[in-house]
Amino acid sequence: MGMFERDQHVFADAGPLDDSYEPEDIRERDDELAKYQRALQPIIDNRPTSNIFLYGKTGTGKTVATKYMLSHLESDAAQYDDVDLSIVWTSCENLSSSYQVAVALVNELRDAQDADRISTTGYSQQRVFDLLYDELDALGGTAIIVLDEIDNIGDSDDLLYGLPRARSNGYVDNVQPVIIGISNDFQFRDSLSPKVKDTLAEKEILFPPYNANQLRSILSPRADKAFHDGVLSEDVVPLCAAFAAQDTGSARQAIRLLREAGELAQAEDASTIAEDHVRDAQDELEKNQLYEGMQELTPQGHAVLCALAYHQALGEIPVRSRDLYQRYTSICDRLDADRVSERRVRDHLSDLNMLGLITVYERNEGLSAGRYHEYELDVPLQAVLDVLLATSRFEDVADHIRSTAADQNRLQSDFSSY
DNA sequence: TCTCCACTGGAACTGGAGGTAT
DNA sequence: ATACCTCCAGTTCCAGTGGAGA
Repeated sequence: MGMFERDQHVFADAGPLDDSYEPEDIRERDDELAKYQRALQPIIDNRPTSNIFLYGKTGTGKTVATKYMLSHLESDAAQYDDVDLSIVWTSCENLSSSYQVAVALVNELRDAQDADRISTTGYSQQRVFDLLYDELDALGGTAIIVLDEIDNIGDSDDLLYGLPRARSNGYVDNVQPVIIGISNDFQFRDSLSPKVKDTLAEKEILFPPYNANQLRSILSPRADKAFHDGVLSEDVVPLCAAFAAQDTGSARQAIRLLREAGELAQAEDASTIAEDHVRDAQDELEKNQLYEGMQELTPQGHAVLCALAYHQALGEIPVRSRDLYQRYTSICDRLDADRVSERRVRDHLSDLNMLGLITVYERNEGLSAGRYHEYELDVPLQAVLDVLLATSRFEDVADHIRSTAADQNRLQSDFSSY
């Protein structure tokens, strides 16, 4: 018996539960799709087309709706000789500026013999924009430029200013660029500079979070395909839907939950997927997200987290920033590492807060003690130590903290009790 | 109502690591 | 060799904050 036997007694085909799966029909988004279609119609009619922006939290169907609409648009456009359409798709997930997005677009358009790709630094911004305009102009016709997760570029919005005006400014002659921006952040629009806002002349489509009923209707057909008959007990899909609806209203979350529940059931050789698998899956996914967040911190981020873990181990919590800073500096000294300013440590603390790793309390004792913050861990100390122990530099300190905590009986490894 | 404590967080700047171009 | 590009973590400076006590 091998360690890795093939075991498919739960999953028939996990594909429909994959992030990249494209369903052949989109559920619960009829109004949005209708609006989307109206917005794209001018392309077929050879009329000027507005830029389109989709707003909605993650997992509300923006990307999948766009893939769906564009594949229809593409095949329909092919039937008209006078419609010349090209589509370029860029995910801005790891791109934090207009510059980087422009580089990515150029590389995307130069369909990537490695030799042609341009590097991500070194050129001036205008240079990269010029290269981009050249590539677009070479395409001709209508060029749809999809910028997924465009909110990542923050307020570096030069590209959104430049692209829509490229034609009227004479940078391109043959091409009509149409931007489809997809944003997870409703506020992104407000953060754009005023000059960008009125050049974009955009059509907006809002994707609200799904409720439990909608999520159920999205999950059901996927579940039917993904699992063998009779494997799924009937409350599982509603439960996944309910959890996800309560939390974020994200279809992605609901689908992941369902998939993870299936994997847990399969791993323990269960013949059916039951409610408990969903609950366990929920815990598991939350845990993974926190671990990932902690692992991706910079060394200084780890050091700050480490200092807070020490306070937690000693029971000195919540701790105000100046005391935490003391501990932080002594840890840095012990590690023979650079220490950063107090101001910078506060930035790290607010990063940790964003990741949901710590809790911040605002205190104000007025005239006697002024205004300050206090911090404590929002995840089990054991989880933090696990990550630090696996981070070579912090191994020893983390071990010391662990034994301190053990002495004081403050270690509690049970995640779900939090 | 006013004052004032002691931090908070915005903003402008820096220096070094990536890179291109001449 | 030199000049110049972007990005990033970091620094320095300081106006702003809001409740307790006068």
